Amino acid sequence: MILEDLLFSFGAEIIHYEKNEILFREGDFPLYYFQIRKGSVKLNNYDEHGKEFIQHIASAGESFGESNLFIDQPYPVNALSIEKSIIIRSTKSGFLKLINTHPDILSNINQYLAERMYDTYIRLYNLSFQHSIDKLKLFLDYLKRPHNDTTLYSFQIPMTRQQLASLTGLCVETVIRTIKHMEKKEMVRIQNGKIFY
DNA sequence: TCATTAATTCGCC
DNA sequence: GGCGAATTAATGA
Repeated sequence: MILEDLLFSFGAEIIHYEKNEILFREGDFPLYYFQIRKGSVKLNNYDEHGKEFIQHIASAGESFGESNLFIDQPYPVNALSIEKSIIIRSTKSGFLKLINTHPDILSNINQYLAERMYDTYIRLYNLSFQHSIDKLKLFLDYLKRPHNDTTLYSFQIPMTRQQLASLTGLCVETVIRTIKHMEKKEMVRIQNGKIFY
């Protein structure tokens, strides 16, 4: 993430989005750098039947779409706000000018992209798992990793079963059945429908 | 508070 | 595992 004032001095602007607004579409040519001040944005695709696959959910403080500014390729994903959000948006030229005059920023971006790539490897490996229980367990581990407390049931999954399904490639019913099964095995706890891991 | 929409769950194939 | 319907939760007027 880049200091907001620095972005503003290179012409960035603030944009407010309501829930479910499209920031860009798959196939669009990348024109901006995006950074989230408040809210969250999902990067997704839809398969031929319209089933959603979520590649990533970016939250406050995170940037997205920046890797496409370094390559001459259209976006491979859609970006949609999943809640009311405030986004800092810089044009591609403003962003490139910024990193040219502030090369130190590049190492931050590098670090961030490296972390994202690390996540991508884990998620990709995860998708190859055969059984839904293994898929969900590894995915929950992945979610809990940044959480400082590793105690059992200390982490409330901050997303809906629908979202879990779209993130793991499973269908909602399978997520519901598997989570219940995991509860029987004392791998998770369910309280008021909320999942604790 | 009531109506609408989204999410969850259940029964069945 | 996935469809359709029933139930429940969330959202908004």
